[in-house]
Amino acid sequence: MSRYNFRECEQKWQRIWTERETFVAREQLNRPKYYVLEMFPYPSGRIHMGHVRNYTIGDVVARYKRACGFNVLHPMGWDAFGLPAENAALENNLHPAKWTKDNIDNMRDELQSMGISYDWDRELSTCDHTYYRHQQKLFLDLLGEGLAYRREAVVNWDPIEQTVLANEQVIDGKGWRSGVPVERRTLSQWFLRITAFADELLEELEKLERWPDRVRLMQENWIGRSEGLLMQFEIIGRDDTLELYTTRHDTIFGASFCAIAPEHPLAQELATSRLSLQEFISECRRLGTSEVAIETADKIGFDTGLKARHPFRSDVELPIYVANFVLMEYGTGAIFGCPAHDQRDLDFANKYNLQVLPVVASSESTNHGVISDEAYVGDGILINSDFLNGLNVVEAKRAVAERMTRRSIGEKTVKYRLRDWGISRQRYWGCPIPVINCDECGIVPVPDTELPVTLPDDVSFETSGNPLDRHSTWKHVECPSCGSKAERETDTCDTFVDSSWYFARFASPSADTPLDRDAADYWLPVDQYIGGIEHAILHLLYSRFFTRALKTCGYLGVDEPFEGLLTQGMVCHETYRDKDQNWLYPEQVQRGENGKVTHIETGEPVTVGRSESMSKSRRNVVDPASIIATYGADAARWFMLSDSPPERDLEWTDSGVEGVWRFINRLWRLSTEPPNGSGKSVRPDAALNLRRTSHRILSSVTDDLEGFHFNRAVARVHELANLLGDTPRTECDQEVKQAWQEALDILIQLIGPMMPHLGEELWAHQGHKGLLADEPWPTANPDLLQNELVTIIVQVNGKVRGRLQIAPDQDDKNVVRSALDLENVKRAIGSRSVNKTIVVPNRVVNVVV
RNA sequence: GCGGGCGUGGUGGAACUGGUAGACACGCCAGAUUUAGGAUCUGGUGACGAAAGUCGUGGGGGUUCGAAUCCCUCCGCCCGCACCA
Repeated sequence: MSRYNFRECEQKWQRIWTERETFVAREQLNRPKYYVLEMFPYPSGRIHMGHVRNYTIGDVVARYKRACGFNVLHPMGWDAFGLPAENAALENNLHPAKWTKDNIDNMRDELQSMGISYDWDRELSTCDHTYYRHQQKLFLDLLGEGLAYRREAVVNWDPIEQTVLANEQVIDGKGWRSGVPVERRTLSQWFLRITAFADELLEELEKLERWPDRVRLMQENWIGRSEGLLMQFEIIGRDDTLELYTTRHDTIFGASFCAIAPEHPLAQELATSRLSLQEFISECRRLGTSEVAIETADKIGFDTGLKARHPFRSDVELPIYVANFVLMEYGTGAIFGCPAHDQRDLDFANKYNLQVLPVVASSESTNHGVISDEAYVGDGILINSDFLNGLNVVEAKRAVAERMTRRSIGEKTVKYRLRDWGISRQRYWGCPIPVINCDECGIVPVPDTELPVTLPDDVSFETSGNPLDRHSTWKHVECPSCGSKAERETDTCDTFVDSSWYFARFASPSADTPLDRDAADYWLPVDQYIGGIEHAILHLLYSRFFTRALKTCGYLGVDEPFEGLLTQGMVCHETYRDKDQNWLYPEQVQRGENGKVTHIETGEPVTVGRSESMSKSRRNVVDPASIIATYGADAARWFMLSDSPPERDLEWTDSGVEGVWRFINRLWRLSTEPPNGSGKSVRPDAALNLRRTSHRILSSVTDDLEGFHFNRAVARVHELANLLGDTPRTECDQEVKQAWQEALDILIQLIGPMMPHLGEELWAHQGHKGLLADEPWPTANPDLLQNELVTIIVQVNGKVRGRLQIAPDQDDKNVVRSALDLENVKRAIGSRSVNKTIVVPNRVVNVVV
């Protein structure tokens, strides 16, 4: 019994595909295009199972669409800038460029061993100046369009590292490495004006029909459109007014205080002369800028002593507090607090003994809206509210808005939670922002002819802070405008910028301009994008924004970058712990005959935990490279597609991949040593049965691949393989032999996109001359899909009592007559009389007695 | 707290718009073959029952001739968002 030599075969076919440029994509205007893209990886050095799943799914789609006649673009690249390279540089004394390049080389090898149908000619890397020079050009174009700008913004500042930290690098208000409290510092930062497209980005989510609903919902919440009222309150004893924003103007008569953000200009102004307020503001700053940090803190405030006059009750004066829970970034940075109907305001009021006046009474409530610890935020009837009494919330909002608008102290306003995108990073390993800061001329763009602004190689990471900032020569330049001494911008771009347009660059990866318009027009948008749900908001929203910005600058003609989106689930594995609760790697444990799991080295029992997503910290990881070395790429790929639907989590098991390996060898034997029929009886209709089944399965696998139901496709292929194994391929019966061969060819074509190496090998073994990869997708013969007989279920009172095998599309009366004739049905009816019968054509007869 | 999703054998999961629940696979059991096997082949495998049959898709209720699927309610798990005014 022979075995499939995957090592030899996989390498052979990968070589042939490369030699024949099978997957090299070229623009062909007369052919329909299909652009499949998987989210490009960060080059960490090794691929993990998540990549294997992601790229396998993408490859199935690419190969399938290719077979269907589409001109497929399926590229791959590297999201190669970012912090890990700098950390590695520090730890291993390696230059980030060198570290990144080595990692890319290794990961490329690993990816290539998977046999994915990438057009490697289009490979790009974001850290390569041939890529980022164009990004710099795009940045300058955005600057010209007013879509990029610089302003002061609050950041997390690590005083030891002398650097800005991302929110996720702040743990419990402390720097992740330094361990010292992070400060909120105001720095000049670059922003992209994503808010200019807030409405469009929200509205057009609706059009993304091939996106998962939950991703669209997440983006909707993230953009967070709200309709409210912008209002002016008189500040007693001052000339200026306090501008605030609310969506609950109906509760205006319940207002008992006003609160402003620590960064609010009024707070800043008052702080200059009051030390205690300064201290309070810095206390708020120590919280960090992350919303989570602000959220978990107690609500505290500082009474400024100032009062604001209530707009409808001139006798009521509201104390103005500076409060830590008011965000400068949202609305106007100032609110009025109505404790009875907002939980935060209530917590705050209870702490500072402020009045809690209920103004909205729930229609069900029996206590006239009395509030203790829980604010009432629902709808109801207005009380204690002067001219609003008796109205509901919506009516009251309208009434307040009208009156305030008439008095010119209020204006209906739409606000968004979405904020402009801060892209400044005080780091080395990123795309330099191509501007020069001149004392005379201000911000001066680097002239196009001087692009790219490349990163200097001679940098050290020994000392803290941004290496670009302390570089001896790099940042000192002449102002391109006036010629006087000036400095380069030392901030680099957030890596999300790099990934916001790479999909477009793939259309013309070596163009001299950022994008070749013709190529972009041909290939874009991406027809199917595939990646993890973790990018549901930021990456996808930034890319949607960037696409619109690029359209504004005339680079492309589409609004939406990704027409279809598939978010695949994670790869999970059981977890293991020893008796001291230390995590163990799967290869450190073994399962004995009795099902007991023990530590291989110590023999001690191991606690098996539930399956969780593979992660290094839990050690429940399986290295794709070792799986590919043991069972081959096709086995890993097939496993990734079996069992779980792509959008759900998948559990990796040893027994599962062993099962795949057995299946691969079964297919191999079907092709090389077909069952000869010794000792088996051949059904008289064996040939027809084979043909019907193989065409039915061809049809359903085609549907499954169209709908990304890979697990169902796998099941159907198993079914066909089972039937082939059960049907002797007798040499004496020409009809059976032909049907068998046809079915085997269909089977091979069906596995082609999923197990491409095995597919090619079997295809060649069957004597076909060309590559399977070049073979058009087969079509099922409709005649063979029509069944000669259908099985109709016969129910009595909804319970199955028998089945009929009859020709399809029969008259209802005939069907009922045959049904009532069945022995079992007669018995079930007994002496009762038939009340009525329901017939579902070709499916069910239900006899009601 | 708000929003979304999910709950089906020992396990992963099938079941299209309500119409044969458990496809397919893993595991397990029995047998064959083999020096042996983690290889291969055959048969079995939701529960209870000798069988006819009964029960069965997280619990309870409802709509329907008929419910895993629709509605209500409760329980459990997962994900996202959140001092957003």
